[in-house]
Amino acid sequence: MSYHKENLKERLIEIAWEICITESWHQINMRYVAEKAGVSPTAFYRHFKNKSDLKAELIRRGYELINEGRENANTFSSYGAHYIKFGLGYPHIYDLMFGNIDSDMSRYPDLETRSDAAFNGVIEGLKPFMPDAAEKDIRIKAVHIWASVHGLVALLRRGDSQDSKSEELKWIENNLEEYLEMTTFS
Amino acid sequence: MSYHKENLKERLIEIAWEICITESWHQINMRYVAEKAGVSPTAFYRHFKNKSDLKAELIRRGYELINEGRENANTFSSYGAHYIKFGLGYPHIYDLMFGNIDSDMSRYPDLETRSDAAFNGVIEGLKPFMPDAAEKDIRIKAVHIWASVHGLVALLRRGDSQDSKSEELKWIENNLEEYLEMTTFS
DNA sequence: GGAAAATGCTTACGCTGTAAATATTGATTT
DNA sequence: AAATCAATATTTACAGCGTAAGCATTTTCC
Repeated sequence: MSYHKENLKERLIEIAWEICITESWHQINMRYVAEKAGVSPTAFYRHFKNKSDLKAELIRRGYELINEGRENANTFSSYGAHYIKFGLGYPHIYDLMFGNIDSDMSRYPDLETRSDAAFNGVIEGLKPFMPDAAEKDIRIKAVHIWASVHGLVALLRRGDSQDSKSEELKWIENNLEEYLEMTTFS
Repeated sequence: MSYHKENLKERLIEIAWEICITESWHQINMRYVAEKAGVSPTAFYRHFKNKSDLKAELIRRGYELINEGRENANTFSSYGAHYIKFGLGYPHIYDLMFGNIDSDMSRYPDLETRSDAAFNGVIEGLKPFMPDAAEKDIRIKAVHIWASVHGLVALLRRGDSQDSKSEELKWIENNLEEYLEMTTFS
């Protein structure tokens, strides 16, 4: 067992990410992460200024996943569906990205840039469908779609946490693209 | 200064509520609440089992406010607008109600009941507009409206935390009812 | 008026984030 | 190759927080 770990920073991010797949950020503690990495409780602080720094890294990863999804989507609805699936598949990462904006996150301006980029992806994706519309109307439509998608994630997750999910939520979850076309492209 | 405080429980809830108007739940600590109430740090525990119990009380209050808004709304859009204004006016309470569903909240089943009641309010409000529609379609529409409203709150709040808010977000915020009719009743 | 219940206070503990000092290793220079 | 310096890890320690336990005071009820 070596004293120096190779690429401990990446390892810590990876471990935190994995924990966040099943548990929420607030239940993560540095000692547990350190233990999983096989290092002392404070080795972490050689690579991160503080816990928020680690959170910022997870958020960056989240945006990368979403952006990949957009690049691979060949229809607008499939981008939306991918987005929703991300929210359902990585709910705790999603919370970090779009949930309560902790005030300490304002120290990472690049995160906001990434968020804006994702939103602009919606606008660009919309344009082919609204070739004659004014910029403002496109942007308002984009707001609506964005809002619907995020709200739907919240609803589907709420359903998950209950024992029974309503029929229409089940249907929506299994037919995301259809639902998106029904509602947002009406 | 009396040893016994009259109605300390209500006082603690009130103090926590007021703190949550400007600060998020996670920055609240019991010692500070106790100090504001002029009691010892642990007097709290004579009235609440734990911190989550206090959170549950705040959430109940939140639902009461929302329900009042629904009772006073005379159009469907005005209910939606009220809902959104609640989210913007009490963002941290809103987070407790609709944000990351902390697992410890599952111990308060009445909260879920209240949430369901609010959702049913949407369905009932919708029915007059869709007299001939099937129940399932009404419910899917309700999901969409609910999702849009919650997502919009998230977007408007995000705008607030940035220094500049886009033109269309400003317009939407100032014309909530119009926006709702444009988007969800199309 | 005395006992019991309710409510308050004091003390204390364990968990967590993280600062500070120290040790070890790897890289660079001589 | 030896010496030095930077990077990285460890140990120790502390402060903030939730809250349990035990004791003190007040209120309630017979």
